[in-house]
Amino acid sequence: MADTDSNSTPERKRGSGVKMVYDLLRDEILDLVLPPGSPIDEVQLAERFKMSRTPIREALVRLAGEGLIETLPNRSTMVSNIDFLNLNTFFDALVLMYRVTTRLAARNHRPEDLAIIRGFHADYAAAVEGRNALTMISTNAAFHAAIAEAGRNPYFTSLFRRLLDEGRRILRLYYRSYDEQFPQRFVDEHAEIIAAIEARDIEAADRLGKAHAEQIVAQVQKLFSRDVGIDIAL
Amino acid sequence: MADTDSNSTPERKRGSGVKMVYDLLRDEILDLVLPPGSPIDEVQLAERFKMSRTPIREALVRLAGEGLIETLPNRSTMVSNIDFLNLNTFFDALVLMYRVTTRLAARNHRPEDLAIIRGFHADYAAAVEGRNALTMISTNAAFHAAIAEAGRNPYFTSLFRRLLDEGRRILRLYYRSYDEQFPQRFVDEHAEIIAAIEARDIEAADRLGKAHAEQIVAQVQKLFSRDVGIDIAL
DNA sequence: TGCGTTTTTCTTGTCGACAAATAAAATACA
DNA sequence: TGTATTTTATTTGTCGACAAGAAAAACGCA
Repeated sequence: MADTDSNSTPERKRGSGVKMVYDLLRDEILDLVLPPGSPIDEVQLAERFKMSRTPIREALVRLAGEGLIETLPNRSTMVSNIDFLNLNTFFDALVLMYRVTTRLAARNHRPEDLAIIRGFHADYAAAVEGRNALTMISTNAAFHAAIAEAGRNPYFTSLFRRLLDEGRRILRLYYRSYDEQFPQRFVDEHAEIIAAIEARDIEAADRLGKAHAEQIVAQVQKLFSRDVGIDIAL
Repeated sequence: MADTDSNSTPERKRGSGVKMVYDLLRDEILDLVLPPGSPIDEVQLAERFKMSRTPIREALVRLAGEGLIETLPNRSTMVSNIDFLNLNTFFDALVLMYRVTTRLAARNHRPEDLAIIRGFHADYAAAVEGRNALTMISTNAAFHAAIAEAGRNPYFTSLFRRLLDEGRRILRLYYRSYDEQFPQRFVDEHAEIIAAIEARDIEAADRLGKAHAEQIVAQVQKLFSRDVGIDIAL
């Protein structure tokens, strides 16, 4: 409300508005700041970001393309629901992509990839150390996305990124209050995976990727089955 | 140019413009009516479809999201190139998705799915019979997309659709003049695949899907290696 | 009061116009 | 004549306004 710069300052680079809105909304959706079902109002966003509805709209179209929001024609737009009834299809895809991307990384990575991967590994370890659930979740996703990049298959990478995004939402759901459960074990497994990739041991990478994925799936399923009645309400 | 209805007739339903432009451009891109590198001019499209640039733009944003067009910031928009140097990553992903989707279809299909699949199978057989390359290509893609749908994993389905789209462009490139080469063999293999799915024989479906995919990949690679110097120019 | 109809409200979809950014063309200068 | 610089042209990105569509609210009538 406080108009500090009085004489209309659209001091913002030309193409940057869309990206800014897109990135911010995306993060808010994945971190459940905007939980599933939250209404997305274009006018409100336009006011919030002090721009016209046009760039807002473009960001929303992109988010819709990735399935993060859903648009009712002529009516409202809202954050996509998490499909709990078909979680198994998500897990199936996730496990397969963990395997494939880790496997390909062992085969195709270059030295500089390892540095990046190790960087995210360190970030993740620090987050576990610091018991910061939100950071754990996002750095874990970044770690595995980096491995996928090293595998150099953009088709797999893009699907995997989408799955990791959805995984961020699901994990965020469970690690709201129980923020101490992301175990040291995962850190160790990450280290093993890095070692297999570096050694270019494809079969080991495959095996470790699969085991790691199933670890995570099992944990989520455990949490899920524990409090179905509660969280299904979301 | 001929303005048949003189008094401004925007006789077109509200949300339909975007879908119409999107569908049409998509088909033109996949059938190489718009070959890779073709410039996409918003104003021109707006005139062609007699609508404002806004809905055109939305359609383009969607197409860009699927990687079918590429946008140079503040400058031009053009149809995405086919990455011939990394065709192997495409083939890797394609083979895996053929396998996975066929496998899942054997496990998860419902009776009504088979009817749909058989419908596309018939369309494809008719196209082979009629030596219609363009129809062969698109019905083949539709056939496998239907199998993927029967597998009921939306993550795999969406990636597979994207791969089949890209495959349409690549095949279209080779079946411009040699329109008699899509063999009867593929029709027979399709029939075998349907049988395995119906029998819910998961391993057979996997095996047949893989073999079928590798068939196609081998054929494309053969064509590709034959006239690299020519088509690489595209 | 209960229910069908009309009115209002609210959000989205579309439009035409303008401004910024970049490439291409024209110009100046050595 | 060749190169640096200015000017023009073209295309995109953004804006504010208006109209359509659908739900909610108000209304009328039995």
